[in-house]
Amino acid sequence: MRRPTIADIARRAGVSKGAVSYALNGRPGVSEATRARILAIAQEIGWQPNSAARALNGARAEAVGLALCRPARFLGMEPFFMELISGIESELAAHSCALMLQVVRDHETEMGVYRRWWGEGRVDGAILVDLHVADPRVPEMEALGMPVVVIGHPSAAGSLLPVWSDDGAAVRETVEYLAALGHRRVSRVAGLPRLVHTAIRDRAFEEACAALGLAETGVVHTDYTGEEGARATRRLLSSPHRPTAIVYDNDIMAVAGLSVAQEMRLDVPADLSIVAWDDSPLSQVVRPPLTALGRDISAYGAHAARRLLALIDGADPGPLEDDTARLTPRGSTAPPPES
Amino acid sequence: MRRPTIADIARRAGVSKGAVSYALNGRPGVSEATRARILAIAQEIGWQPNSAARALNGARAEAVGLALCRPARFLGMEPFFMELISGIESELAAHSCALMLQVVRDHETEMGVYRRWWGEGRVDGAILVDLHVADPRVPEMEALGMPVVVIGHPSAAGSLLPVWSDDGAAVRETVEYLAALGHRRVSRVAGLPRLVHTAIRDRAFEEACAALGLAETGVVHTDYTGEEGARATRRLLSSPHRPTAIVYDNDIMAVAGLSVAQEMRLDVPADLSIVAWDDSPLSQVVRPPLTALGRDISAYGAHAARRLLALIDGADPGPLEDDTARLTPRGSTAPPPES
DNA sequence: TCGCGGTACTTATCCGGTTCAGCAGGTATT
DNA sequence: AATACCTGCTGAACCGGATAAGTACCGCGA
Repeated sequence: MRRPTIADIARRAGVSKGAVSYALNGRPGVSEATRARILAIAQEIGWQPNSAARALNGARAEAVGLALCRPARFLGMEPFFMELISGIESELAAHSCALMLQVVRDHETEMGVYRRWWGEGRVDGAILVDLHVADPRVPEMEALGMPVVVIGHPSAAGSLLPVWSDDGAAVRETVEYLAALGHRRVSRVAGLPRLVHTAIRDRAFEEACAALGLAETGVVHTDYTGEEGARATRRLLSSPHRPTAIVYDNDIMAVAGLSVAQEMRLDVPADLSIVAWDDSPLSQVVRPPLTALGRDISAYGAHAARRLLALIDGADPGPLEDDTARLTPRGSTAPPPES
Repeated sequence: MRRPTIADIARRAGVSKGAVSYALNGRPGVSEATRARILAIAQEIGWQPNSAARALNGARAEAVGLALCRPARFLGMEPFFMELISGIESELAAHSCALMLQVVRDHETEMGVYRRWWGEGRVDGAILVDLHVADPRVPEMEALGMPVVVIGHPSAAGSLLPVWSDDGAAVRETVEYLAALGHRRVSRVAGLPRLVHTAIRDRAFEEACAALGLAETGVVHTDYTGEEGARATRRLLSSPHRPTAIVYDNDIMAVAGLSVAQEMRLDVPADLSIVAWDDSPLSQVVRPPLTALGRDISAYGAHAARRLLALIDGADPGPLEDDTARLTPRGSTAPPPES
């Protein structure tokens, strides 16, 4: 049995397709009596608008795109992305807007997907994440003319609308906190070096250490996995002047680092202080619970989605600086051991 | 500047729209010379097919739907879902098929979303998860006539295509392993009682305990969160005949349970053995690393997606029983304390 | 030299909506 | 009484493709 169309409704109501269209869209042009009759018939035969036909007339796709250029397995491992996505979802859901999600291999494929989605009218806008230094996607997106919100620092977002949070300030707060505890040798286990926010954190870390006269005992870059976090930790803790504190770029690596420290018979926090970036339940559940830089990632995603929806609506929302991550001291940080 | 259409191409090439359509779709009806000319022009003016127009003629949406009825925050916390989604993605990506994702409040909204997506021709099929006992979604989906793969036991999938794994066997293996270690008092911290797979695990657990003559020291149902996992553990460990082993329905709760045990000055595994269901990196990263029931969830998702794509293609793939979860013994299980 | 068949198109229609011009018929205005 | 102006509707074009049916032309065999 075919899906009912407005032509079916028109036939049963004894009016024209046009009248049905006016009635169903709450537009003037039909009497209230006729409108009610048409709505009743539509209800009765279970009519559903066909978005394809609507889109053909320039209507919205009522969906926004997110193409993620990370190995698929990262998704399952990084709480950050799932929280971000769930935050985006929560905002979109309130506007009956769907999320088109695709995991892609590389940036080239990613742009191909965006080009196709936009070209085919399947999405009304997109969210760009994981900004690289001198990211080629930015000028390409600008050329496409699609509404785009960039999750990342304005300095790298070109003319696209940025939503970001001040990682530099968070790094400074952390380093100052560790310095106040008495630490003088602080290391950092960072994420992918090509990502803009890694560069920003690296730089802020370096500057904060210099300002406070701390010895920078090494920044190690990783791919965010627990394995590389463990390896980096092992390397840092094996060096002759090993750090008394390590700041990790995500909680997965911090937890892995904690395990390595314990494996090396170092007491956390007595011998080594650990700070995690991203405060998922994971950080609170290990022993000792981790001092972490937390913020509401879900809200972050929601804000980005709201900005995008405004942009799609033709508004001109300004860039948004979201909350800076806040340090929550827990059991993994303490003054360094006397030496 | 308007997006180019086949009419623009036709005008520039000096042929009709029909000829352009044939050329662009690689169908016979135009000479190779004309085809090449048309393709060149299409390339030059940056033509992209408009999916709406295609869909109007009954073409595929090239997307499948997944409406998740869980609080948004769960997504970020449960590694299972993200791995499942990334697995689904990996299979879909290979077929240039997108995933329409929406987090919904309740099953009613969920069905509304599916009805709309299907009615509006935005998806070609859907994946149903978190099957409930006597789930109303199954008959509704059957009535809709949309291609659907159910991730869950065939007994609850009606005429929809099930993809499942034998949780009962995994429970039996686990209980037998614990019994072989010498445990006689085994508990279970389970998930939501209304979920079909919880019921199946509950029953298998009960039967296995009975068969091996173990004392069942309680099954506690939770909502899968770390908090409830911790609370359930505290309750079980506070009872007079406390269990010497606990099997958890996910790793989040197992890790939370581990913390509670340590907080109560119980040594894991000397005083208490812990088994986690779902073997995410989390299980391996805590001290001691958790004995876990693991399987390739990503592959599970990929298999479901492949089944769905086959279904959409009009094939009639049979139900798929995926690998049973396998027990990986690690440091959290040992013989029970003497006494 | 006729007809047959194939090639290479064109034309027209359809998909399911939106939208605009037009047109009755009634009411208010002058 | 003629005019203007609503209201409530109709009919048709239109969006951008796919596709069935029709046609012009060519080569070829009989």
